[in-house]
Amino acid sequence: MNSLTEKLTSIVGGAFGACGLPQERGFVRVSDRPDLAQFQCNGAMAAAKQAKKNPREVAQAVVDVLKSDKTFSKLEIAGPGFINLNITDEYLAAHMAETAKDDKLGIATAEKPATIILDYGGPNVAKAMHVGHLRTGIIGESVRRILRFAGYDAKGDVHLGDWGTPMGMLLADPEVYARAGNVDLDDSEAVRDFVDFLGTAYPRAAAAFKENPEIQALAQQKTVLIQNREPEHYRRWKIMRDASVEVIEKNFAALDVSFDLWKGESDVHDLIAPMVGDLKKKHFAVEDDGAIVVPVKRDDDTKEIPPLILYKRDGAVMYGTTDLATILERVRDFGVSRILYFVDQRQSLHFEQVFRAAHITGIAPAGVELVHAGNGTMNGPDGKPFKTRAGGVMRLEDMLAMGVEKARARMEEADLASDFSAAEKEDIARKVAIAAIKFADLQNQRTSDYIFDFDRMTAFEGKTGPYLLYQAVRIKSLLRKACYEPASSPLTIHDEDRPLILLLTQFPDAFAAALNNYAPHHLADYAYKLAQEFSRFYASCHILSEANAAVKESRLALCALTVRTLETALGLLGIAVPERM
RNA sequence: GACCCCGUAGCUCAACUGGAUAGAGCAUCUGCCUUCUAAGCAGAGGGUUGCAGGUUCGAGUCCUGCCGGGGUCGCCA
Repeated sequence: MNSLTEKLTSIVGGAFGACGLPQERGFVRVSDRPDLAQFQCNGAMAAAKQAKKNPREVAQAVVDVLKSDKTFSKLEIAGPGFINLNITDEYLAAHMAETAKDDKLGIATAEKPATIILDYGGPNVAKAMHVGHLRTGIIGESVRRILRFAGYDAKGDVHLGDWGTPMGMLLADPEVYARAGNVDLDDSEAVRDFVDFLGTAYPRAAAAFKENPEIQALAQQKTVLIQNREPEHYRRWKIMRDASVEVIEKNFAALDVSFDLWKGESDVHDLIAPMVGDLKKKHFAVEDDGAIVVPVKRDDDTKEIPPLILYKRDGAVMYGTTDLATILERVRDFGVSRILYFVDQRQSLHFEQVFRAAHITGIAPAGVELVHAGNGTMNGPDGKPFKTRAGGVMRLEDMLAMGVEKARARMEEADLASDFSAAEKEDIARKVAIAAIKFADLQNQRTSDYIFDFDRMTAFEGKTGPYLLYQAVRIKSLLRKACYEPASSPLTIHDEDRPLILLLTQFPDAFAAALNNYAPHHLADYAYKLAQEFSRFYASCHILSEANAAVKESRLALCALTVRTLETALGLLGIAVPERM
């Protein structure tokens, strides 16, 4: 089915066409002046400019055509040529009936259900997971759900950073080398200890790498040994990797961030030699200053684009190499038509290089779209990016644990949970904490940097995840008390109901904005507005005590549709709603 | 030095192909729990959208310059 604004756009576009004007000027959207009208069309002004006519006359001509259409209860021309529109309650009720029957609430399914791989999370197995890893995981998870809902075959790949210099840096440290030799991977306690140890060892190793040329050389040598699968180094690498992955899995699982593929850089290693050989044969890859590179610069570049390095002078591969080989693998094994990279914006030059190399060489055929859906940096209170080395960056699991604890305390304080089982309390506290953390992140634009503030990320009041859960839970509770059974009678619309109903019709528009821009914050914003509008409605209309049976029934149906929409929107953000809280 | 991003209320953030009176939350202040969950609702104050020009019927949004902040720029990821 089409969304309400799509339907109206089609009608108004037809009227533009009937007046000999371009149909696409009939674009209808929700009015930004709800005091004046429900919807607006601004196309008359643009069309008039094009046709060199008076905009108000153009608007009048369009309105004259629309007058015969029974959809509208009001048609007005305002200001320089805005067309203001209201629709009849009958039309609105019919649209809502159609929406309620649709199991996707009016959201269309993609015509070509192509395969899309999303690259998010991307933790480096050598480093501890901290709050800086939140954004990519949370955003990627949400976009994957959005794409799935739109009908695509969307797969999330964690794409572990496990084949680069950081692992060599760790093994250059004698203590790490020794301990990595004997970790019992079946002992989860030992695995945890070991990964904690690696978390503290990495900053040391990184500092030594930077300051001491000998250690740097050693680390690079060890990196080559790992990549060449020298038994002693490869065995230790494998242990570090497996131990780290176990902890990473737990971290993501705790946040309801999931992946269809748990691949890493190392998985494509065997593709690299043949790939580079082939590229050399075709003269895409050349030797340059001892390294093997793919030149990617173009004549029209306004900035310097360095070549993509496939093999360093010392024979080691870099992440550009594994990224290119990964594209090769995804095209070959999955037939992807699009790959989305949810990675820090600061790596945009790297992706520019990789994407160019992939297209120049044909590794990504012409139809394959490569997109760096970059996210902003999570900054500290000083406005500067978190640094792993600076220390003091909160660990992911600590933050979640503190959030859960806060939610538990809130429940006790409100004395709401006294009759809940311990298991349910725990489940609710976890859902509340996740909602708080995820919503705090997802309400921001994907691309903008933002300042990490623990108190704000775990706040439960105002524009927060728990507020959204709370509204949904209130509706669920209300429907339980009313013993509501879905019926098919149309809504009876009064003034108190209309703002909420009109907002419900906008769900597909918010979804489309999120889908087209890989931008969950549009859905986050919508969900918040919906919760807020419901809360207003809830405060002004007492439903259970409503005397008029038809009105009561209609409002219960409205509540049911609201909670369905809210829960769907939250689900698309990766946020689960409890039954009560 | 080159290139990219950002600058909106005291703070943190929104603002849909350029649209009408720039919106939320937090914080501050005032009301509202003997009716469906007060993690709530209603209301108040708070703005020269960094500065200066330009494009146009119309600019937070597009263009130019400047100021301020951040980032990136061949062998880390």
